[in-house]
Amino acid sequence: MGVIRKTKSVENVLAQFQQSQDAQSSVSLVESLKGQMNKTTVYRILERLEDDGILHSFKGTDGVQWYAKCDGCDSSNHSDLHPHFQCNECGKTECLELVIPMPNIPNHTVDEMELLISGKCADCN
Amino acid sequence: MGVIRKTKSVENVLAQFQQSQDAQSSVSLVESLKGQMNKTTVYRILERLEDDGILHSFKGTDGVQWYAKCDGCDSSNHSDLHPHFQCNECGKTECLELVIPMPNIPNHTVDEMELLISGKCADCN
DNA sequence: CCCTTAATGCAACCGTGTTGCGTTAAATTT
DNA sequence: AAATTTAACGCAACACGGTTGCATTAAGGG
Repeated sequence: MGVIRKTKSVENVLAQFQQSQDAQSSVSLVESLKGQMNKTTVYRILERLEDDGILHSFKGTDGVQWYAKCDGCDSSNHSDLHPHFQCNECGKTECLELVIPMPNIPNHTVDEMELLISGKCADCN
Repeated sequence: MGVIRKTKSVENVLAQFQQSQDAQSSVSLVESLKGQMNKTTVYRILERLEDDGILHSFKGTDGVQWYAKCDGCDSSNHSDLHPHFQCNECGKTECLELVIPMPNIPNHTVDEMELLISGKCADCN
């Protein structure tokens, strides 16, 4: 439960997530918000929003960070266990409402799990 | 089936994978091979070995590229469908001999799938 | 309205990875 | 075995996502 001030910049970042449920890369967000704020600010706001459970993030196929709205998460309770899908054609990246079973690995402790699926999305098929 | 020349550098890179089955990051390989070859050469050899199906690669939790020996793969037939495990304590990164079922996503075509699990390895438990 | 301090802008930096190009050395030909 | 071809290499400079330090601005509580 970070102390997040409702600045104009934060509102502008959040506005980017209002339009669609799709994930957005930090690169595209920096680009979209160019003129409205500094790139450092974008990165810092994304970090805060993630800490607060408003967004969650993952790495795309290219290693770039992607962000998406959390659905029913807060700072103390994250349920990001769903996989993500990235389209190789158009780049559309989405959260999949799929429950993937946590595999049991002998002698190992599993903290996190990230499943990234790539291929062609519905629009590109 | 790339045309790979058996240079001393290639042998030196491959020697790094002889010792253990664990995956190795490009960063650690560049470090280990410092003095033996240029970092550009390391990256280029890794790329070629992957193209030839001798190694396969994936991104670690930090976004760095990791490489591991392929088990029964060649350039025309890759079976990298196994998940990878990265230890948050010691960094040990390994291939898991687990078959993960390809999920069926309506209207989507799945090309690749990468499951990265992080936690504590057997040694750190 | 004042004060504290979170938030911001800017510039410089960091780390992984890539590119261009001249040189070296495998492998192929003669 | 010498000549030839061209993959492979070394080096330097670059690309790019992301971070850091620090001075300045502004949110919001009293």
